[in-house]
Amino acid sequence: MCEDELNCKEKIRAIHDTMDVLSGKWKVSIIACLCYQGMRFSELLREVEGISGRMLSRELKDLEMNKLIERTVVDTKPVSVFYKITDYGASLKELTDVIAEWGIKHRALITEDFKKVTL
Amino acid sequence: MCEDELNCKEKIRAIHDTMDVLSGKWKVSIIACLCYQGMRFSELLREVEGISGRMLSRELKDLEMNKLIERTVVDTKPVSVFYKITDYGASLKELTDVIAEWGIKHRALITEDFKKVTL
DNA sequence: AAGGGAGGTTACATAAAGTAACTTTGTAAC
DNA sequence: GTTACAAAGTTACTTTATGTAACCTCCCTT
Repeated sequence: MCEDELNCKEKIRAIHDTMDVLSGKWKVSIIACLCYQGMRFSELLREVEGISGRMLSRELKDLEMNKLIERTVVDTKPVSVFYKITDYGASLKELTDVIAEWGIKHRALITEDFKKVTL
Repeated sequence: MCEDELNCKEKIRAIHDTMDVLSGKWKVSIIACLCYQGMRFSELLREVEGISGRMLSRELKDLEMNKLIERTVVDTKPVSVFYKITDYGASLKELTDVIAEWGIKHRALITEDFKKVTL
């Protein structure tokens, strides 16, 4: 089960399995966000910049179906809807960390190149 | 720069930065594959199961533009085209490993659940 | 009673991905 | 010498995903 034993095709299959669950532009961000803390629909809408209500609604449904997040209707007046990560969803935290780390390095590089070109 | 200092919005921005480079269903798989060894177009077509020539061609162009892979035309008869990972592209190996590892665990879980339901 | 926030849904438009057929260069088989 | 087939794509067309904007219901505040 050690990663080194994986051959190329097995690894690609495993990647597809993950990607099927995390398909689309937004799911990794939503998971990452809910790993910080559970929050409501409208809070997610503000936190995940650029997503529309329509897409957030769909992505949350998908994630819930895959048992990565939990949806709770809270009986306030008016009702609010609380989303939180499940234990299973939290197993994706390392994945979100690694993706975010690379993004930070990449942005640093791009910005540097940009300086080189424009200065 | 330590990951723990990242707040939610910063992390989500970093994730988007990575995802912009790795957008689409196939790029992570192609990178993972080329991390094993460089190979030709037709070999990739066989290795990355399910991808069409049209998509492979596009994805390879994108990856080349982002300097994650290198394309070399080899002067054989007839010519062959060799793709290999760059050093920069290889910095994504950890990311592909983490994604693949989760996929393996996920498949194991799904298969188990399936047994529970059908037995 | 008018306006606004929460949590969506619907209808419509555009962008991305998939399918299938076709191209060009060359090589091997009949 | 003419099918036939592989490599490395490209083109035209279809389907799916995503984005935009407007709308809905419920309740609360002014």
